[in-house]
Amino acid sequence: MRYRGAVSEQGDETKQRVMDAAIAVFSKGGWAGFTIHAVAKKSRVSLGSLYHHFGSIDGIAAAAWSRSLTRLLEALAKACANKRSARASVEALVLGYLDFTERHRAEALFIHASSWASFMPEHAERLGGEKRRAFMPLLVRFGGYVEAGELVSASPAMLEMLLIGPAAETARRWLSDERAVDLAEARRCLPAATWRAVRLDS
Amino acid sequence: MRYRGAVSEQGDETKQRVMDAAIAVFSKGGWAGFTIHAVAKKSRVSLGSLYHHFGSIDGIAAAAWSRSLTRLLEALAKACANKRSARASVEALVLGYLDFTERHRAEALFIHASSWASFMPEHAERLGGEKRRAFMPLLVRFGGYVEAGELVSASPAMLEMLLIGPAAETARRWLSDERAVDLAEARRCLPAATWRAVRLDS
DNA sequence: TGTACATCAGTGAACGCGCGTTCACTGATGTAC
DNA sequence: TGTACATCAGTGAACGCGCGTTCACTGATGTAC
Repeated sequence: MRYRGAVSEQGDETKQRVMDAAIAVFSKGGWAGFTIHAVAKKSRVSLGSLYHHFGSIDGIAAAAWSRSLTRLLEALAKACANKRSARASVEALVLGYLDFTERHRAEALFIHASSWASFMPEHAERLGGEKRRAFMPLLVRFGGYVEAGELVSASPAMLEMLLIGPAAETARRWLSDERAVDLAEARRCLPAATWRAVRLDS
Repeated sequence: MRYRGAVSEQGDETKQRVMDAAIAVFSKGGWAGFTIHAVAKKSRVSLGSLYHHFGSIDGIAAAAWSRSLTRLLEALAKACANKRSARASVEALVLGYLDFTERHRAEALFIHASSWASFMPEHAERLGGEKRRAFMPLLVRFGGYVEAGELVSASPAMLEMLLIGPAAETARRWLSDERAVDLAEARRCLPAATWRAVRLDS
């Protein structure tokens, strides 16, 4: 009954290996080096097999982007889980973002670098939905704090800008040049600063 | 004595027109549509002339990026000029960032989308220097507020993350989807929130 | 003044490489009956 | 049990288009003397 199931284990393992290779290829050579031939070579999967699983080079990039973003959002949700106060949640979120960036450099890089990549428009609707789904737990948590009067009253989107803005900007800077910003200083400085920006009842 | 001068007026006008065309081409079709043939067609400048002035397609992109970033930084410096207090400067900076994004959408888009473009590595040293020069006035101003004990003590880079992080993230979101974030709400919300994050003496 | 020369802006047909993609194929595994 | 068939994963040589780039050229403007 292999082919009645959603995805065969063999095929899935291949897909994972291809996404890993895609992220590694980009990490090494940027968009200029990101070709389907390079991904095929790195992953040791044939060109035909790549097209069998992903349909196109953009399909590979979209899949790698989607998996990376899901992992980031899951890491953030996990970092906030079990936090009792709004402040602890906010600070854990910021630290979680910085930690993911440093611990999974290549994936974080791929997330940020894909913002205006050519694959985004054609996969926008599907990718947008996946992002929204993975983002739900965080939305619920911080939305709850807003309703409880612990965070400034703002739309979910605006709250997100305040919460991840400084951390995301720091990550971007660090990803493009590790010497440009000190992550250790960011860990000391950003959680408290972000909290000051979003808390209610000063 | 035309050719003894730094740049002829005729040549400079052509270069400006090419940069305008490059930004317009990207704004319309993203990186997928950004080819030297498209820029030649849009600017009505021949391929040979493009190579005469810019050397390569990456040279065109780098020049357009540099000009756009300089304009942004000049707009921010102008927005802060004449502000008397640290708070007024911070809020003007944030509003200035949002205003530039909305008023010069295509240029703002080009700035953000170029972060990991293929032309960045090879032009990094020169572009980095130009960015630093245009950034100086802001560095001096806000560095002065830090020394005066009006803003939190942090490195210039970290202060920059706090000052432009939320506004930059908002801009990015709006540039990729205008419905995703409300710029009017951002104008109401972000200046005060950014001020809360960076002020000293709560 | 005229002649020769230098420099720069600009032209566009042509080239050739690299890229994404195709396609006819094999092999493995499972179903139908 | 055997035979025929279906589905999926995987292969890699080959193709052809589009892209960045080249190059021999013209024209305009200014200098040298």
